[in-house]
Amino acid sequence: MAVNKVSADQRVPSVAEKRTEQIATAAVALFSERGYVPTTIEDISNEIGVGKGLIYRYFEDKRDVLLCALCAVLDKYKKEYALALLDTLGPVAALRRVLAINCALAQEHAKEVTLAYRSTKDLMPEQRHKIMAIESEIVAEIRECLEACIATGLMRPVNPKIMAYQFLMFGHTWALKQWALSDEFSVAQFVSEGEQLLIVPFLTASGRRKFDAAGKIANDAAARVAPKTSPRRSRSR
Amino acid sequence: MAVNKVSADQRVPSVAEKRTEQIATAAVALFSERGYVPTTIEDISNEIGVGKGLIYRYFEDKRDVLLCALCAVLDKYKKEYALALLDTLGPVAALRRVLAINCALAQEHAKEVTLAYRSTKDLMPEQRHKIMAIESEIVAEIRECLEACIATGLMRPVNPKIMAYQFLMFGHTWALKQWALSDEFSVAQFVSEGEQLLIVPFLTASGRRKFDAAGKIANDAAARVAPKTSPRRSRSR
Amino acid sequence: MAVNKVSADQRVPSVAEKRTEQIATAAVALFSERGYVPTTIEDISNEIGVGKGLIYRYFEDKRDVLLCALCAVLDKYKKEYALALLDTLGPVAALRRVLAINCALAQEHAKEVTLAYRSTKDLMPEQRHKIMAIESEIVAEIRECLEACIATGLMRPVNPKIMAYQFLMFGHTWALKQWALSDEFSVAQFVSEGEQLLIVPFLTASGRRKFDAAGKIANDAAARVAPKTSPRRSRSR
Amino acid sequence: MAVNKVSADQRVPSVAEKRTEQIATAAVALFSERGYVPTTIEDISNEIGVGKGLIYRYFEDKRDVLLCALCAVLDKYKKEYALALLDTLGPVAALRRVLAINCALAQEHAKEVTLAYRSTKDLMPEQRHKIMAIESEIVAEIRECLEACIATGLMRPVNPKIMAYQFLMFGHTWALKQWALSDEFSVAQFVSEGEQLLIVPFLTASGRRKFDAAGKIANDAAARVAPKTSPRRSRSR
DNA sequence: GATGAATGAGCTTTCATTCAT
DNA sequence: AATGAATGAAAGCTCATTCAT
Repeated sequence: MAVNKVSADQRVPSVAEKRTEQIATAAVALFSERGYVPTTIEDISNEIGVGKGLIYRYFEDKRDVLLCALCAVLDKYKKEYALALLDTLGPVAALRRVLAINCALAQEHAKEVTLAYRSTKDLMPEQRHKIMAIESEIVAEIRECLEACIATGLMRPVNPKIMAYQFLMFGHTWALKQWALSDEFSVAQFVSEGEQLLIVPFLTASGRRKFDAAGKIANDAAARVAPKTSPRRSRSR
Repeated sequence: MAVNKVSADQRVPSVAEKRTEQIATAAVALFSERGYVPTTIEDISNEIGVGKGLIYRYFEDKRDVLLCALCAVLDKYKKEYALALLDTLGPVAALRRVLAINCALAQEHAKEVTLAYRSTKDLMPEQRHKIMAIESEIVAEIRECLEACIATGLMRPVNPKIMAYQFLMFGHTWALKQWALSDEFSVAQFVSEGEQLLIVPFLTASGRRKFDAAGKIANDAAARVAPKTSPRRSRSR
Repeated sequence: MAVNKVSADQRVPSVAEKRTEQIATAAVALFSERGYVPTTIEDISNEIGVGKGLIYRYFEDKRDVLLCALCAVLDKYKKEYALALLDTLGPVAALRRVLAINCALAQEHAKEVTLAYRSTKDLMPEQRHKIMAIESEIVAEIRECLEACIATGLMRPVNPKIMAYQFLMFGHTWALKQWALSDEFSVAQFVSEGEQLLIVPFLTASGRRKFDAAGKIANDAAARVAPKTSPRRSRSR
Repeated sequence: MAVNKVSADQRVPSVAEKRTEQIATAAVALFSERGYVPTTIEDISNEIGVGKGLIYRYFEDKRDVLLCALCAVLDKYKKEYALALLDTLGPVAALRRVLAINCALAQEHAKEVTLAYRSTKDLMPEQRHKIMAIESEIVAEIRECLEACIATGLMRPVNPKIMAYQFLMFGHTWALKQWALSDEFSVAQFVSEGEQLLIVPFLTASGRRKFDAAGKIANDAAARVAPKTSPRRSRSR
């Protein structure tokens, strides 16, 4: 009997890989909750019930753990974006999805987004550049989507790089300013307002038509938004 | 003896007040440069040439120094905004000024803005709320400006709170993502693109006219922008 | 009233200097007893009844404490040698004194000598060179004494550098091999044998006469030798 | 079955013995290079490409490895000395050989000699006594040689124990003070000077004749000295 | 025999905070 | 009002040693 025949594809993660991931996961949770500096290596090791020395078998030092934690967050972002930009959707629908998913992620991972803004500076320059590179890739994907919209005449020309950052930051704003926004808006409302501020005003007539048609699809994506934080007072506009 | 007769208005700052401010200023500089945790109380006291024990005569503890440092930054923001919203300007011109000044401050005080995002969480909840309150006031001022635009029919109705945050975050984006933006855009270009994304698309026909007329005034504000960072490759749109 | 008029000469050591010396002294004792690595900073601070943090106000790090400890030992050596080589004695008598004092120091500071052999390698290269430089100075002084003996025809020509090291090492041998020697010899006997091995065979006839005449003086120096370790079995020659 | 028939004499070393020796050899190399404390058990196991757990099958603990490492060094010394004292040579020639071989070993194994001085104190008292016992045996052999010289009237009476230590320490001096000596002397020169300081002055007339006759033999031994360190400035006497 | 994941005591070092002067 | 010596909790990191596999 050939065990693990297809192990190349469906790899059984090695013990080491599982540990690394286990530690990174715990680190993301604790760093996000308490911040990088106040969280001790021992906190992390206790979280997963191992000795503190073990962390150092899998990571260089505490900074290295932070790097991995931040990469893990960004990678989750990247993975979701890739799904958002499926060719099957037209570029306008993709744009709506990007916005919706961006906000959904910001909702689900508000702590992690905040962590990135708090702690990237605690890394060494080289590590920081790594993080910045991943963010740049994400922005580049959004930008391509925007440029597709413009190229196909669905959107009026706008500066694609700055607009891409507007899309990214809109989600981050939800995470960073949740304390001021979530008592008035649900994520769904926030996404909806975002479309009115970041997409609709820039569409051409044909773009507009696509947008209306894409309504359903985008709403599906929006449905992903976990309604964990129910707005206390709903007072839209 | 007529000492301090007019102290209510034109107060001669007491020695204590001067010390407090002196410490806060040094703290802003050092925290902004190195971050809150890595900066020691001794660093701050050395910066102003006093013994480190003296800090504790004027501040409860290190956190208290951070609180004052963050307040100092936000107060500077608030003061500038107050100037921006002078009644002499119409609401559209005021809006342009808000954007321009916001970016100018983000340029001049990028480190301080970054500090706020890094370190607010290091405060005690009560202190944090104080900071959040000041930010809310700033947003409220922007919002009033937007609502004035909408009420006077110069701007199409948009969600004023979210839009106000968009204005605030646009400046913060310049500070936070300078590493990605400043090699392609100057602050002036960034402000100009901001107007195309945050103001122009939302103006009514009459608002549009005001905007064009206000060109000069707004540009004056934009002139404040210190062109410290010259763009390496200029490639607008 | 002029207090501290002569403070330039008879300096009252500052608090800082006293602390530094106090720490160094404790470090010499503990490092000598237990060795550098097994002695903790806390051991040292406890020895003098202060908190362990205080050590770091006066020394860079643990290595720096070791450097000072070793320097303190060597400086004591140098100081004693300077006395040994007084011009009032002739060169032969000086040589006898060098040998006697060398052995006396080795007896009194056997632990410290051993420490130097154990722990010099634990220093950084630059620090190590400092230690080596001091030792070289000591050897140079012995060498000059030897060369004076040879130049004045009191001693037959021998290689002065290697012979100087023989003199130095003779004392070190007493410290390093005490476990094998002290049960058979007292320091006085050891010194006496040393003269028979390192001085007498190399003297010329005139040197010989000086040596015999200098007997008393040298013996005075030898008297300094603290007879702490009484030989268990005396079996000279 | 004739397995291990001659195992008493020509033993086929068991796997365990080979492992033990393999580990000890690696330990000597690493301890000598970096010192006992800074070398980790893992360093040693990596050096020979085995898991670190394996060390503990063959040694009690790290100290035990050090003990074996030091014994290995001393045993090598003892073995060489045994060859030096072959009865075929006369006692004077043997003495010359002792000196030459001593220095040759100090040259080839300077690091190991230094290790012994650095790390013997890191052993437990019982282990330390073992090391001291081996050294005493070596000294005893030298001493016998000296006593033979004296008994046969080739050498004037000197304290044989102290003189024996002088012979031993002369080699150790080369290892310990190489940094000060090797730029001025080659080992051969050092040995030659040693003869002038430790042998020649103590020979009787008949001893002198033996010494001159033994020139060749001694020189053969001296030839063993690996001229690895060429003196930069040669300035004998 | 052999491995290496896991442990945790123990160390160096930092720094906010106190307080005698 | 001001100082800076002193404290000690607390954290990161190492590594000898164990033991399930």
